[in-house]
Amino acid sequence: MSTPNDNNGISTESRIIDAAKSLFIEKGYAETSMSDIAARAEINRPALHYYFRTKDKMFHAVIGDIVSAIVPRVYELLMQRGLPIADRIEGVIDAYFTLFKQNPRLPMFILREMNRDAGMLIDTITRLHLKEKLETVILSIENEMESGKLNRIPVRFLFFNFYGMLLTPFLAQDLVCTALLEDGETFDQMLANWKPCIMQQMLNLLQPR
Amino acid sequence: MSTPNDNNGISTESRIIDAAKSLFIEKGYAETSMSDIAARAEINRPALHYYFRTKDKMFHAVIGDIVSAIVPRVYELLMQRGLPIADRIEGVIDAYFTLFKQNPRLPMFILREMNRDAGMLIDTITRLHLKEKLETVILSIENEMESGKLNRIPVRFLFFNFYGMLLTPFLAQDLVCTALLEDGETFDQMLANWKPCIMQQMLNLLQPR
DNA sequence: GTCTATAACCTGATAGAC
DNA sequence: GTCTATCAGGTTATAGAC
Repeated sequence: MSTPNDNNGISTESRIIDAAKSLFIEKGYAETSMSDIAARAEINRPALHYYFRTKDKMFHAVIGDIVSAIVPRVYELLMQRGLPIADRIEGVIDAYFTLFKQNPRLPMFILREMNRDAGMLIDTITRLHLKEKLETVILSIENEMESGKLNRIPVRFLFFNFYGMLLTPFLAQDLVCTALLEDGETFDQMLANWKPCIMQQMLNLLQPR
Repeated sequence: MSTPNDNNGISTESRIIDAAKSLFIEKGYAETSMSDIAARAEINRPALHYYFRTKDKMFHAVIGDIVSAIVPRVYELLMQRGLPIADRIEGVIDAYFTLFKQNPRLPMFILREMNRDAGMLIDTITRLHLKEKLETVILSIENEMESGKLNRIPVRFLFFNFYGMLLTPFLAQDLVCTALLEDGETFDQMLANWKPCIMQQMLNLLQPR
């Protein structure tokens, strides 16, 4: 028993999603055409419309794929309550760095499409039933603040700090590589030096004095 | 003596640039059509092509307008060498906040178009002869680090920290307003609370211990 | 399930009248 | 300088044969 329409053991549908994902991430929704996707999936344009009737449905399939790969992973890493906060943060940074090194334009993609369609991210999270996981994380952090294990600071400011520092090098990657690296330094080497700086700043905010 | 082709005392050309600027910032290069610009400037599409022969030239006029309004201003604020570093940073934050409150989508616009056209920002800075100003700022900061007035830290990490914290609330403004504000809190009130957090983190990095 | 053919539309851009 | 008319090309999407 095999998946419908096999081609080298990979179903046509997942081949299309992979093609669409890489193109949307690379060029964005507006500058990716259904023809581009069909070409990369090695399929004809009308056949593409058979699988995903509109460009919009195609996009939502892709964004669902991405979000469901990130949110549960971050949830697990942050909720390992035995570990000290520094280790949990380091785990999350490592996970994001691994993901973004493989997909350098993923941060820009998510931001761009969030700005094109305001409800996009929240709608997707709701659709995939991941809202509860996020709320659990927030409550858990706030509990540790109440109990004095963490310093009190509004959670949204934690987010701004963390995601600001995490995403900025990737969002400005082209600029970084052409103008902000030291002689002979690679982007990955820079990231390795940047990581302890993120951790230091987060601990400044979180560790009780 | 009046500007050519007056219409309510505003030259057609500057009316076109204003229309194009607001549309590009709002929707981005790809999703803005020359028809959109012509409509907002209250002019016909062919007449628009008369003033700016291609969409690309239109875009470069707009981006030049924006960059030349930001870079010299930041330069002046940062180079007031009599002032302590905290006051200079506060001045820059205030200037950016004022600008971004008037144009909430400007940060997203610059990032998006930097990712569409890697050399865009550097080319514009070079074209407007603003490169020297930026290099002067960097050298000045590095000098204060050498002399021990500031803590030693790679300038690119200062950039990541500062622009990460400065831009993140605006880049995610829709998400912030729908999910991250406290009850009854406005975006501007949140920003006012966020500012001291930016300053604290910058001083953590810069002030010698 | 996948194709050919085509519809209906929008895009950036130009030529040429006024 | 600003218009009308028009072009060539690309877009999403559908109808219908196989």
